[in-house]
Amino acid sequence: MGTLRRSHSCGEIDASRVGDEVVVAGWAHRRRDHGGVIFVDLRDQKGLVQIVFRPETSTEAHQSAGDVRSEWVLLVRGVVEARSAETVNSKMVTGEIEINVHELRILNSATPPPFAIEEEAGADEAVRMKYRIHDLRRPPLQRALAVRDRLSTALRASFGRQGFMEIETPMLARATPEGARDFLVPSRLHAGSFYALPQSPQIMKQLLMVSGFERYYQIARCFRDEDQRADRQLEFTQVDLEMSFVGVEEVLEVLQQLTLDGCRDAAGVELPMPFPRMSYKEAMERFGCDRPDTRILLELVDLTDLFATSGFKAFRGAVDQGGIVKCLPVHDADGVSRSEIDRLESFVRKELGARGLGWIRIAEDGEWRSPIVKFLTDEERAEIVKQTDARPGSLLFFQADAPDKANAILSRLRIDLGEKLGRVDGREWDVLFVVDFPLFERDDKGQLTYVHQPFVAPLEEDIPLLETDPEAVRGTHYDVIMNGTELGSGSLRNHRADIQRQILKVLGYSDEEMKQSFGFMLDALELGAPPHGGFAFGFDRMVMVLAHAESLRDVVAFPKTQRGQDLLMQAPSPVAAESLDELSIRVRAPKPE
RNA sequence: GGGGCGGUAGUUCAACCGGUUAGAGCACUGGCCUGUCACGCCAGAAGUUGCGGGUUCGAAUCCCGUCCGCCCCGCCA
Repeated sequence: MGTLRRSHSCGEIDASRVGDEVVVAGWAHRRRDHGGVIFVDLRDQKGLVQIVFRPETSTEAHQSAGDVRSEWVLLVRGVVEARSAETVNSKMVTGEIEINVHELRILNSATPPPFAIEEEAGADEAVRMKYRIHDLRRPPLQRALAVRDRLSTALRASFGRQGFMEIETPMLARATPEGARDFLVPSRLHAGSFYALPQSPQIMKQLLMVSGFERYYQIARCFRDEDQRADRQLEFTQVDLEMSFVGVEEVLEVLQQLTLDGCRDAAGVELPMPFPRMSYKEAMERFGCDRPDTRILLELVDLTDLFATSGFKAFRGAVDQGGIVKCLPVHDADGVSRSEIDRLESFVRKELGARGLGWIRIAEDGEWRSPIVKFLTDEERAEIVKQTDARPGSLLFFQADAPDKANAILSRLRIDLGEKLGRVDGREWDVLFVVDFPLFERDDKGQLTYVHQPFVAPLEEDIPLLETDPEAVRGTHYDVIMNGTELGSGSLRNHRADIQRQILKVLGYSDEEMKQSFGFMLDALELGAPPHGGFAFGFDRMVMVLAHAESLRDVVAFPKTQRGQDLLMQAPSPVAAESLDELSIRVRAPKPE
């Protein structure tokens, strides 16, 4: 660069600078060489500006400009000139001016980019991740990372205003048998022992509450060694918080304020106050899902009772085995063709493991066209009409299966069809609390297990039920849902060791196992633990929703593939034998190079 | 662990029912061009059709296996 320094950003030069000498730097976005005059669009983080090389202005600069290629790094000194009326480019923010270059310094050359540094240019995900640096130069990732930055700044400010203190917790923590698979870190000083990277700061923040920090927060990295999804990465960021001496209402108040501040300051989104609330039960009944997008107007109807005594074996059988029968009515559905129904059926069979997809179409003449109608009595048909509000033009989809499965399938259809048919209320943003989750559920072996995590406190009035009817115990758990995505979840925690023990007992832990797995936690609760509760936002998911991104990979600077690899840095990688020796580790089957 | 979709030039894609020299746009290289802005024109180079095996007179194409990317189930809050 020599002694020359930037005076302006490319994107911020406008007509008011005409006549000024400026120094700008950036990447050669595109070059248009007319032999005589050469145009280069110069790009920096703020935007693009056209720089012009004329032989009559500087023979030397003009000649060097002939060598410039895409993504070369340039520094130029020149004079801002107004473009003539015919040459103004209205598509460019800086299209009214250009810079007549007097001096060009080529700061670096560059190998040709594998794909165009443009908004639209499509590229395979593997290519994008291998050439992540080029992808990061493009507007979508630039925007997403800017949202990320603004959101963390906004949340920190909001935490500050609400009296929270940021406290860091260890990344080298202890492995826990519960929850997700841990990432293990071998200890050099303790051969054969391992640290675990935290799945979340859950336990540590509870210990901070016992320690007397009444309002804690942290923007914390978390690690879970589980299979990836579009909305799940091996490592991710949680906005973690915990408060002492509060009930559910006080926590929700804080969450509401944080969500409001974050969405406003990061994306200019104004959310309606107060956030609506829905019970878990209602969400499952109406939407088949505990994170409903309530902008979609279609709703499910439960017909289990109707088919409990039916002669239709396929449905009756499901109910007899403890399943449910639910229906997704779609009115005015003439636009859905028979082949579309077949496509939906094969979709739910293949992708979601459905046994089939029952459907009834009521034609305009009132006739029922359906593969299943012949199994239904007149009374059943009348009852279906009554409960689903079916009428000519209606299309009814049915699932008879285990509750989780039937709901999962129909809620997916609800979203797909709702979006495809435009059955939406037109709001861009939908936010709500889902509350009153059950504390326990049965796993496939019939053993009671926790729905969220073992520290969730029950509702006070449900505590007696722990002895008598644990499945009916409601937890203090709450979720924040935005546009059908779970932004995060939280609860009040058990601050009394006796209640915590009682819950662990219901979960099937012996005294010995309790001590083994949760001993230090139970001990901590006996040191004078205050009532406390908190929450953790999935920060990446929040950015994903605000940036309208389809995948977490589009809101993270350096994401990993579905198989957990970083294609840019080539991680994970084998390590030198000496490194393993030092850690007292022997690899059973080393990967051949 | 399971199901699905995909993998052809640097890149985005094409190539009929298995058929003779695997094509095109962009990018790249060389040349021309003084008002373009996805500049234009001329010429050129560029391929282990992911990899391995099989069927066949002949395979990008069909079969088997395997690797990689993505979506989903399981798993995970």
